[in-house]
Amino acid sequence: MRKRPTQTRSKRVVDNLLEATGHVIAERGLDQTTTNHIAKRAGVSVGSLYQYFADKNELVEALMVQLSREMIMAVNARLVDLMQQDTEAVVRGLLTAALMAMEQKPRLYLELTRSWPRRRSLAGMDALEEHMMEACRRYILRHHQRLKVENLPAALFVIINATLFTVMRHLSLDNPAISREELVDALSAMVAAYLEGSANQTA
Amino acid sequence: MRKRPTQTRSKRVVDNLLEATGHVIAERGLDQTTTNHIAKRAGVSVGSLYQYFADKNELVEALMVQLSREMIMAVNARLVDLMQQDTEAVVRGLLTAALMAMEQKPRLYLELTRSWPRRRSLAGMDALEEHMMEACRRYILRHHQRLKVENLPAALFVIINATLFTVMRHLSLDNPAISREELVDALSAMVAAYLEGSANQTA
Amino acid sequence: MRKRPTQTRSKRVVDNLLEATGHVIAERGLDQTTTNHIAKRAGVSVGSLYQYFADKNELVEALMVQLSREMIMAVNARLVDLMQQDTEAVVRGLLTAALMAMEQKPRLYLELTRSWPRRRSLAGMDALEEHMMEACRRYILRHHQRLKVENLPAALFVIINATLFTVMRHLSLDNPAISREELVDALSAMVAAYLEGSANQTA
Amino acid sequence: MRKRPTQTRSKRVVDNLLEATGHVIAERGLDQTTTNHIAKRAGVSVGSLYQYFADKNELVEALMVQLSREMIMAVNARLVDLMQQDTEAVVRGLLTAALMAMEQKPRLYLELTRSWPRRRSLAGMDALEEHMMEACRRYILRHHQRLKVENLPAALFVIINATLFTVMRHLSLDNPAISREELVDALSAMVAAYLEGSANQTA
DNA sequence: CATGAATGAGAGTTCATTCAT
DNA sequence: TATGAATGAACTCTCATTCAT
Repeated sequence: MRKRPTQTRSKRVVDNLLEATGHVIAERGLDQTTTNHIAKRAGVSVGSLYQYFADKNELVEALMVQLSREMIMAVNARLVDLMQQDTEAVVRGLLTAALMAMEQKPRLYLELTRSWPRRRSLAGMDALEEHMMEACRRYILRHHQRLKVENLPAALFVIINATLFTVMRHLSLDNPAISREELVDALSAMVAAYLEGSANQTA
Repeated sequence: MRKRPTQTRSKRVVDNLLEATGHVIAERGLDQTTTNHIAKRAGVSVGSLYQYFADKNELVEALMVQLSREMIMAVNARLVDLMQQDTEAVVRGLLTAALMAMEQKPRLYLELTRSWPRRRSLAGMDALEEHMMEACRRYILRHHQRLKVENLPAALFVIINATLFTVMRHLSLDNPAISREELVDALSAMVAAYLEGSANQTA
Repeated sequence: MRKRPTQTRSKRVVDNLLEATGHVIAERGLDQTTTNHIAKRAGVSVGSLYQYFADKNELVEALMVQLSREMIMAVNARLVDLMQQDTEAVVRGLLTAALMAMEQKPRLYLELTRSWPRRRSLAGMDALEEHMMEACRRYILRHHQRLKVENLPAALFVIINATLFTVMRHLSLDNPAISREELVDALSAMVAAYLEGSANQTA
Repeated sequence: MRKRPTQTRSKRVVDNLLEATGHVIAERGLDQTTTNHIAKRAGVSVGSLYQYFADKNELVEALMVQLSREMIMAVNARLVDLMQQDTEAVVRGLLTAALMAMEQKPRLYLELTRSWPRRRSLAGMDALEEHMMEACRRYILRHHQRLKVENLPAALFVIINATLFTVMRHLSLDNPAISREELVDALSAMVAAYLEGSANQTA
């Protein structure tokens, strides 16, 4: 980002642009989204867009950072309660929180998800991943007596990616074979079995 | 595809084009891949490209179909032996087979993976997914006494997507936090725990 | 034309090509007609097409020559009878003959007419024009006592072009304001008035 | 047209583009005229061309509308005086006006004329035709006592098309057999004989 | 700072024509 | 001679980015 928008006005323009970016992507898909569309939707000139964002990519990434922040907050809000509960409840809780956040702007998340892996940088999505990984790590360490995980980094990598991507894949399907509830149930069961079943194996 | 390449020459050109497509995508990424790049790399003219493929998209899809066929064959070759073994061995075996197939052309798979969810049609990748799902289903049904799965469709969806996407995500990382072996170990353990742990839970 | 198709086979190929050209133009319009379409329709290879015609243009012109020959013959067949009759009957007879010839292949004439003036060379159409002019000239000279034309070349030019182009314009309209009969009536009346009225004026 | 060129600058660019279009068509013929040629000639980028015109076709049509407006104005300027005069003078006057307008840009009119019937839309040329038809209609109705026309629509169709196309045909010839004056004389005589001779016939 | 007209490289695609087989 | 796969220059149109106002 070229500037720190400290002033009120700049802040408003940046917010408009981010919101416009979200809307246009949701409406037309990332590939059909042009900087001119975004500027028009935001009620600003293209020139202004380039005043605040070095290029189109930076704008999209800023949006993704914003979205991931929202997701992180949505997850955080649930986290305190969940830390006490059993594995399945935790996974279910986190997934539900994430899915609910996404369903505020389903088309936007769908389109971003579709073009996500293509982007070199995953922008804020790294942060989200990192954040959820950290939450997981804390949970596992706190319950280390019950959950014996042999290779913690590997387990975290697998759990986070498996859940996030499976959810996104489900989100991107037009006619998913299973419902959202079935998805959450199955994922929670799998992760719980993994973490608690591992304990059984070592025991 | 406009023509069935029955003759030797046509076949060779089509093969050249598919191979060139793979190389160029691997080198430049799908977005930076142009039909002219592909034609030049294949040692043919753009015109020839359009003699065999109606448009750029059809060419890319043909490549994906080819790759998924290779993957399916790689998986099939292992399948007979694996059907007898325990869950972890099966998952490990399939993942290893898939990963080995992918590591022949790692950059290509990486780039295709990155642009995958953006494509409306997943071309042959559907077939791959379907094929692996079918293999899983057969395995679970054959061992239904040991593996009690409550919601088979949901379990299949979660297992297939979780493993495939986690593998692809790992593939797409420049400096993955965990090694390939750790990835396979963790995924196999998770799926095994899920399928066998479920049995324990109901028991 | 590259070759004189004296042999039976060559003649047949050339005829096929000309007929194919007519069909394809009638079906797709001249602009959408490609040499490959024509060759395929004729059941020959493009290469053969270029064996007999130097380029696409020459092929189209050969077709126009053929068509104009047909038109000339259609006109000639009527000419002997008409030479005796009055001006209006002559014009009406010639126009009817021409229109009937055109209505054998209405779409072809329509499309050719539409793209006619664009072509540098009018190919056989010159011949048709010349032929009709000649017929007119003979008629006028034969009836020179009744028809006193001041400037014969100018009169011929105007009569021929006015009738031919007005007919073609009518042919090219999707919903002409007047019927074919009304068109022929009006044109005949106009030419007759011109030729005979001139006589009256000088008289 | 994408934008209304209200501002001075836009107006100038649009005018440049239209003028350039005219020049390039006059120089190269419509078929050999490309958007890049036009843009270069206009001293703007192709991008600018597409800022003001949705596509090449729209640009050409805008030019034709402009030309037809000029022609209509040229005709109108003469119309008031002519309404009082006899048929031959009217036709002569209108044709002269039209020819003089065309001879400002003879090559342009020639090329446009050549490609005219091919275009599905005749753009402003319909308006011109309509306008001249209307002028004719008014003249005939005003002088209905002298000019008894049996089928007014047919007469109008024939008169307008015969004169316009014959003039254009003459314009398109490299070495016309008759001079411009001879052409105007003959056409005027023909139309006058038609309109006034008809009266004689019925009388 | 804001504007938005202007830019122009580059994309996908077509098709008249050639020439090795 | 016949073939038709191969050619590649040329076309229309897009859009991220710039810069004069």
